[in-house]
Amino acid sequence: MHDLFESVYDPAQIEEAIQKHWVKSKIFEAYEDESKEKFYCLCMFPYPSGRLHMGHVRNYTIGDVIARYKKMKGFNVLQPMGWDAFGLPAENAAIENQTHPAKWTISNIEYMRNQLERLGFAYDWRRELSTCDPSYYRWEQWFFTRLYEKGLVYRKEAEVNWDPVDQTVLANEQVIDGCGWRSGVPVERRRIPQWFLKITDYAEELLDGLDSLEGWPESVKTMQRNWIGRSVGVNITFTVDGARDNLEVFTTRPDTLMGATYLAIAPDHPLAQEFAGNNEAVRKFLDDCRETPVSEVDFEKMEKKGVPLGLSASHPLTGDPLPVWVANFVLMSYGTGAVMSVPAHDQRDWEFATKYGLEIKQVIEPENDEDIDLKTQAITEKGRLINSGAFDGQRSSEAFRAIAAELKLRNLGIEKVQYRLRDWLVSRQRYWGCPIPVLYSDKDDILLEQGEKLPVRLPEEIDLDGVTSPLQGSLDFLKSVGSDGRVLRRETDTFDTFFESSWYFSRFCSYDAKGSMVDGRTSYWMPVDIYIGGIEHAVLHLLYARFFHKTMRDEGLVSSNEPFKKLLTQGMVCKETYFRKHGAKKVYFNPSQVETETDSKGRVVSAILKSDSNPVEIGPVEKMSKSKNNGVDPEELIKAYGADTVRLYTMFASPPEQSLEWSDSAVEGASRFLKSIWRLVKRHVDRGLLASAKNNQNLPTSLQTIRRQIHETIVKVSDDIDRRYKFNTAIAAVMELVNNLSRMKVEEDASQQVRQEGLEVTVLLLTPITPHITEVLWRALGHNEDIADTTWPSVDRSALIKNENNIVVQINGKKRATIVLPLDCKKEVYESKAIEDPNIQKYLTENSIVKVIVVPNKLVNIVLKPK
RNA sequence: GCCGGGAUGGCGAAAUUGGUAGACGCGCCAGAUUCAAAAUCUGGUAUGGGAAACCAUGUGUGGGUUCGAGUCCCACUCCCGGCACCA
Repeated sequence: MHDLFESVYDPAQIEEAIQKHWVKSKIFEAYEDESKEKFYCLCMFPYPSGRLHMGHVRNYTIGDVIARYKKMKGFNVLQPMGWDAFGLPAENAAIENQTHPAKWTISNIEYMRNQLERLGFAYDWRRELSTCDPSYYRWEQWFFTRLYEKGLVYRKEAEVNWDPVDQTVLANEQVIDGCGWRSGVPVERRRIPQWFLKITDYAEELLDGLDSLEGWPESVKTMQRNWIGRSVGVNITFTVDGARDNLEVFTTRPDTLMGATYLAIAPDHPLAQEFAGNNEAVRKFLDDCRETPVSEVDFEKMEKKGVPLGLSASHPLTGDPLPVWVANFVLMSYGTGAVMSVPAHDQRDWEFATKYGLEIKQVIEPENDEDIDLKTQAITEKGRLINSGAFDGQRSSEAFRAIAAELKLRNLGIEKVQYRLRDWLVSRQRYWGCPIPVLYSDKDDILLEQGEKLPVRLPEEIDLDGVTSPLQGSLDFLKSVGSDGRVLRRETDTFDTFFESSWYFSRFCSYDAKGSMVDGRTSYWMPVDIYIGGIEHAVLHLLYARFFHKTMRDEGLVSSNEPFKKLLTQGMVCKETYFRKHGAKKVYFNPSQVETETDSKGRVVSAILKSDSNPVEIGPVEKMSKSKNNGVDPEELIKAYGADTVRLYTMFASPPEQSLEWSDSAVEGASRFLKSIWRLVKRHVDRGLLASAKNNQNLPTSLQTIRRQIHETIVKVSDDIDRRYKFNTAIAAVMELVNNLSRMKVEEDASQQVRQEGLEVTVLLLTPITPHITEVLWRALGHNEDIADTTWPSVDRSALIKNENNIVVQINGKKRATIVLPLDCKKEVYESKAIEDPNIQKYLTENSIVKVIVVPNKLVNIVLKPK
């Protein structure tokens, strides 16, 4: 590999040779080793959509930098990669391109694996897995049967978006403005029986567990807490005249019970269904409600409407009659599907009551005597009770308990903890997913496939038309015969793809286990030490994965309580957009086809399309996407600059959690930096190699200063990679070091030795980020071992010692001078030296100083009397 | 609508615990090198004023706390992510 160090840096050549070397030396294969501390570094696996995009490159480079760093720090590192291979796009692509989802997916995987290899990621490829492989999904089918036996799985009717023309179920994504994306007609809600996992049984633990996740961003934990949505309240029973059953409502504000003026129930509440028959207006209302798509956004944005059901309930404490309404904003899936409405103290109830002329009765007055006009809004804050009979004068918190106790005494209410979290609906009416291993008899008895019968494989011969599920059309798949000779019908729904992504990280550890879902190796590697992926997964994927992991723990399959110790969420990759308007429609042009003109300060003033030289409009910077045609193809960049430059640029452009704005010229800059290091090492080596400096003995001050910079850079870069995950500032620090090393005058051996040390440190610090070029430079600097296998440089503490500091002198908080002082001097010295400074003197008049604030080794602030 | 996040030069960004705003890079300007260009090297570059020293202003908007605020508090604007069938 020494022969790769030629006079000109040629990334294509060296990267290929070094990648081959890594494969041959099996350097990234991970084995369990109890004598070493393990580190499991994982990035969210990709959906094989066809080609790698910049978001992937960024995600996987972040992971690779951390994995390689940890390896150099002596950890036993596992970094695997696989494919989240089931999903809707494969079915769409299959219809569009007249191919099979499996074929399309597998060829995408082949292509994208090559692209990943070309980027030089340190994966243990032996562990590669694909979720559409029966040897993978058989275990989730098996696990589903285990959960069924434990009572954590059930079948229940649930609503789906139904396209009445195509006669098919639509994903939320396929509903555009309330209409089917192909048919264009309004979708309907339809109830069909589906499978659920009882995630709500784990709600408490999922909530409490967040407190132990110290390595997770607070924002993600807050989102999960809000999603789980624990609230404490009371289930109150109202009797309804003429109805079979009592009406139960859940409320978090029993203190406002005396202000309830009506009840509202969900359109699909049994009581509404029961009484709709003899009421034309109610029937029509329920029909209208079926036209809102099932997504929460549509639900929240719709106009709040209702109709009186014509029934009267009686207040549990006063016996007063309360009208029962059906309202479209009440959710059947939360609480009991019915609410008591207190318009004086709930804003939504207030709006509803105002709209329909219902009574508004105030029962709480604010404690701080705030003047809120009930004619304009509700009083939602807690306070003191009024108009509440025996409860008058109590505070909300006291009244909560008193009223709950009174209801309990009358057997009309019980305290209850309610979660917003709903059970996980895992059924999908699609082909390209893992078959749910269930059979039904002609009487709809449920039988689960077991043992030898698993996996239930997806049939390969299918007919995809985008309308009916191909599984329903496949007679061989549908029909089965039970052990007793009964003819059975197979479940045609497949699992939600979040099912596969909820446990793949455990399977990576036991990737080749034949007889079980996972084995003891998983206990060695789990939990994942750092998990890196998009912020868009903050709730769903990350909550399902935590839940699934806990169910696996309770089955004795894994030993940790949480799957991901640390979470790093990365931002999006963005790029400017260019377009022309054709009427209302915008036609976007890829930035590579556009030429911009700048003014004398480099400001972009106009843009033209290269092909016709006519102007195009400049749009905002947006997430790279097909629809905005602003994607940059990683493959072309790698061809032009090499993987190291692409890796360096994506790490340098912005910190991982922020969005990254792509700039082609800044990529050029990254490439320039690597070339300049190459040249510097060349120049250095040509002078003749000497052993690197080891300490400050016999070195002149100028070289001691350089050694201090070298070791300060090690401190800075280690902290940035290990603790802060700020690779951009780590790179900036290395750039500064390289700038200093290339400017230093090397005449005698001592400085050549210091520069040798500096260059070795530079190359080591850059290795996690640009591992190919550093492998070559490491050998050029006189080493024979692989740099990827070398240890991270250690800090010479004695080189860091400083004798003086620059101290800022402020007047009234504004910087007016800097002075140089020895370390840790007395407060009086700071004061007198600051006041002596000529720049400060001119601001001072007799007795003008009020006080002086000294921040040791940093700053002096002189506070003057106001004039 | 609800939940979470963001806003700093021409641009990407830095400022880690309330203590020098703009490190590092891109772009731009000037110079060196060159027959010329590319590449490379050197210097400059927040805005306004000034020959300079320096002065004033400046971190989305409006208020506040503090000796001192990009950082903390209150109110708002715009942008982004998620909202349970995209992954």
